[in-house]
Amino acid sequence: MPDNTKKLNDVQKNLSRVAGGLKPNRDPADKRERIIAAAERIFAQKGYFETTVAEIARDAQVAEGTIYEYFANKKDLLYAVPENYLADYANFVLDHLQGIKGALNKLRKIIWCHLSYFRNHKDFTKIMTLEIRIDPDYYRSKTYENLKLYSDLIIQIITEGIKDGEIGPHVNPHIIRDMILGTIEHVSIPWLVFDREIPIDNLVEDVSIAIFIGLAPREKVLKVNLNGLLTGIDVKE
Amino acid sequence: MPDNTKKLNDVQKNLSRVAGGLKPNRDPADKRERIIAAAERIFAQKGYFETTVAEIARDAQVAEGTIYEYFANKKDLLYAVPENYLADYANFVLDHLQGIKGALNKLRKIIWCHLSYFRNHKDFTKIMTLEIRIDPDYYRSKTYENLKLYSDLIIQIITEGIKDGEIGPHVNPHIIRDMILGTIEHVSIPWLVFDREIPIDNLVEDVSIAIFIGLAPREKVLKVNLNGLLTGIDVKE
Amino acid sequence: MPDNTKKLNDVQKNLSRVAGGLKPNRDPADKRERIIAAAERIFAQKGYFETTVAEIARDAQVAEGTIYEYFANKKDLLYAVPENYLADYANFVLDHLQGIKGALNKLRKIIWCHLSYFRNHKDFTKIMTLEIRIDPDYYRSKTYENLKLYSDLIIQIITEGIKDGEIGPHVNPHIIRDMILGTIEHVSIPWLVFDREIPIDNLVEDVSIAIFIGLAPREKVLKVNLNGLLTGIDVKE
Amino acid sequence: MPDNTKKLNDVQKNLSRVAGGLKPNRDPADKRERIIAAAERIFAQKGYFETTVAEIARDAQVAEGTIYEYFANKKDLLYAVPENYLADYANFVLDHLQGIKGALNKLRKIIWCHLSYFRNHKDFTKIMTLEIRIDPDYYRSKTYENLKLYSDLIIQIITEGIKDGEIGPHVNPHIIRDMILGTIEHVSIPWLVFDREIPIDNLVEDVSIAIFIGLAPREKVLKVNLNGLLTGIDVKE
DNA sequence: GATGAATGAGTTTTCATTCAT
DNA sequence: GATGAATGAAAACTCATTCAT
Repeated sequence: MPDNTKKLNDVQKNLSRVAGGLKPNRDPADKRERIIAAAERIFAQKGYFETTVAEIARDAQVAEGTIYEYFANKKDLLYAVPENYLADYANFVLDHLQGIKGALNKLRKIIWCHLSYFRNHKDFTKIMTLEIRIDPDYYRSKTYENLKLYSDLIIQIITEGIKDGEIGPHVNPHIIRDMILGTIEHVSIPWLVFDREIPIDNLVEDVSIAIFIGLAPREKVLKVNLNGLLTGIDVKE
Repeated sequence: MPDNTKKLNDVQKNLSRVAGGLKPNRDPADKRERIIAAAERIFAQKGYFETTVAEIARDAQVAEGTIYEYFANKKDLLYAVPENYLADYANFVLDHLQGIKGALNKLRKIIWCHLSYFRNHKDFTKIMTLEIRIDPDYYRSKTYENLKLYSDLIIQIITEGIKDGEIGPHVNPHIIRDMILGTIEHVSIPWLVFDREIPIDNLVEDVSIAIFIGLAPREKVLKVNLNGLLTGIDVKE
Repeated sequence: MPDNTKKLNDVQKNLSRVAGGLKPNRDPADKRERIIAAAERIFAQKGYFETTVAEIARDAQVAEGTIYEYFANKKDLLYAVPENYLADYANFVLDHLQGIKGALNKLRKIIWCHLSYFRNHKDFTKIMTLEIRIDPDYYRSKTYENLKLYSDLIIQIITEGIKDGEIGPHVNPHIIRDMILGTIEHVSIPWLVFDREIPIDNLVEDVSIAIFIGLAPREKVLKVNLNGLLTGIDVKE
Repeated sequence: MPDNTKKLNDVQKNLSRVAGGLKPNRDPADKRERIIAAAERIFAQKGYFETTVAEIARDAQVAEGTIYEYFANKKDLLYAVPENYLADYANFVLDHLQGIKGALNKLRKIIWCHLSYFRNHKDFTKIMTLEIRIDPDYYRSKTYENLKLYSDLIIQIITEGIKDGEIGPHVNPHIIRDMILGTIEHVSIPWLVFDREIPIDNLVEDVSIAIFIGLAPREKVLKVNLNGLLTGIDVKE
């Protein structure tokens, strides 16, 4: 087993562990879940600071005090929201990555997963992007560590691609990861803020092309098939 | 004068107008400026919601009421912080762009300007990235309009590059802009949060390469000089 | 059943409904009542605007926040003060009116009730006269509607008196009502402001005479033409 | 000269002194007058406590500090508003009373003066009725003393009427005065609050009749015993 | 006299959290 | 575990008044 594959497998194992912690379907009879679901809705809608615990309690149909049975304080409740999702997302990505060969193909799939999951879980995404990410505490939280596993997976795939010759050897994997995640995020913000619908499929294409071939004049050098998949590179004669 | 140059000039004219509004000397005797300076420091340090107006007043050495002589409310004060900077930054970029030819060279310079300005104005950057950008009101503010001019400048340069054949014709300029800004932002976040020092020069290189040539195996296709500038494209024999 | 009696009964029915809403025992253990009682005392003493919510809280021996559990804001608390009293007063008047025959006798009783209740509830009276009545919002409040029922009762009695021939036919019932209420109020103001004790019994007499026979020399006969203009005075034989 | 006439003259002399202090036409160039005029407008419109000194300054087109050159504080400014008016009103009444004979005719004229002046000076009336009268300080103020002179004039006229046999001998002049002023005030309040227009002429009639002959059936004869108790009613043949 | 920027004490109101039941 | 009434410590904002110019 080649070295890089082993490493990738390690990352995947960790991600799997996260995925394993997933409570797949929220039981609405479970108070804890009801509270988290309400928190997600309202935090996403009004922002952390402008949401009151009373509102969440009302929405969850529990007493205010009950919230403090399950969560030490308001911020803990905020951090509880992504927990389930991160496990679920890890699962989702690992599932979709199955059977895909090639670093670029995997990255393309990850871009699709990312945008697709965002689109289908706007409240979660809003909370991650607009509330949690701006909190310094986040970067010491377990949530961040779990997200780090995902980020490491991307880096592993890039490293694997470099080893396989599919990706240029002098590329800095961390920068590429930042490029992938940063681009997705930057593209996403307007529709997070304005609740716009976006055409995922076109976006995956555009983002993938941009990331894979950068600004290089494509028609001169790169062969791209109809699906936008890089199939080869030619001198445009 | 070619069409695209004219358009670029239009954008530059708008940016210049913003730059013209700059109050260059932040005179510490000027109360308004003292208040803004204090706000910048504390908002950056503790976040908007966890900063009290009293704290800012103390730091600015004015009475609490004085703040309300100059700003209608706390949020107005928040938005006053970037105002000066945006004008200053516009100036900075336009100055550095002088005499540079070629879309890629201009973009590289913009990446440098961006990272460099961020590094030298961390508090401003933190406030923009972590506080203002997540506020829906921002997207209707004058601050946003000013930043839009900058964003438009990037798009103009990309469009110009496409016209000149320096950039592939099928690239979506908006995505590229998102890629540039998103990558820079994503790269920046750790040192915004952890106050880490970073080697700008290496970063400009890495980011530029990532953006310009994407993941394509360079040694096979692209000729890049030592500065990372794309000088030609060959079939790697 | 004669028509006017029926109308009077209607008014009485409405007044009774108000009276039915009365919370008769102002249990001092009940926080809401304690707050209202404190508000009554302090609003009466210092006026609405010069009373602070903190003062009321202190006096009621509750936390400031507790007040906002029961009342939406300071003004709501002000309006809560007369609510109980109006119901109580309605009860009081209806009770005392029982068995009395004749419009003038009823009006005399009402004058007595009014002055007597005022004397026994000075704080309430001060708040009604000096605080609430000057607020335009009052005239759209439920408090006003309840008071209107009382005012209507007076008009009904006057109308009834006219029908029965006990009261002159060309009298304007609304003016008479204003005369009754206005006189009482004007007489009351000095002892509201200066906390003077007054001899209710003499006052009821004096006010009743003034209202019933005006300035006419008693035992004389007034000649009044159809327009109500005084045309002459005869010595009654 | 009869005794009562002498007393009346004394009262008139005092009132005249007040009237003499009148500054008859406000010079808009005079800052003091401009400030008072602005205060009158805004106090009437929004109430004392909800008016800010800054607003008055703006309306008067003077600096905030200038107000404190002329008035010790906000409340002093409030009390300055009626000062001019009371002198003017005293003048107005004394003028209109000239040549009128008979207590009832004089009272009727005073009722007319009162209502008429109120109608033509709504802002002043609002301030007197809704702001000043509820303030305990008022009853120790010079404003109150001046108004007292007016009130005394009414009592003098009533006393004179009793002496002349035009008014019943057992009437309490203070009560009658309260009846006159109270009725007018009670009638006025709705149009003060709602800015309604009212038909003064009809009102003077109605109020005069109500006050002069009370509830007695006109063209009937009231039998009243020495205590003023109504003992019977005769149809005047 | 006139100004208006500066003040800071004071007010209402909010809300996370607690705790007796 | 569950409740929700009670808390009281803030916090934003206001405004009468002052005073240096």
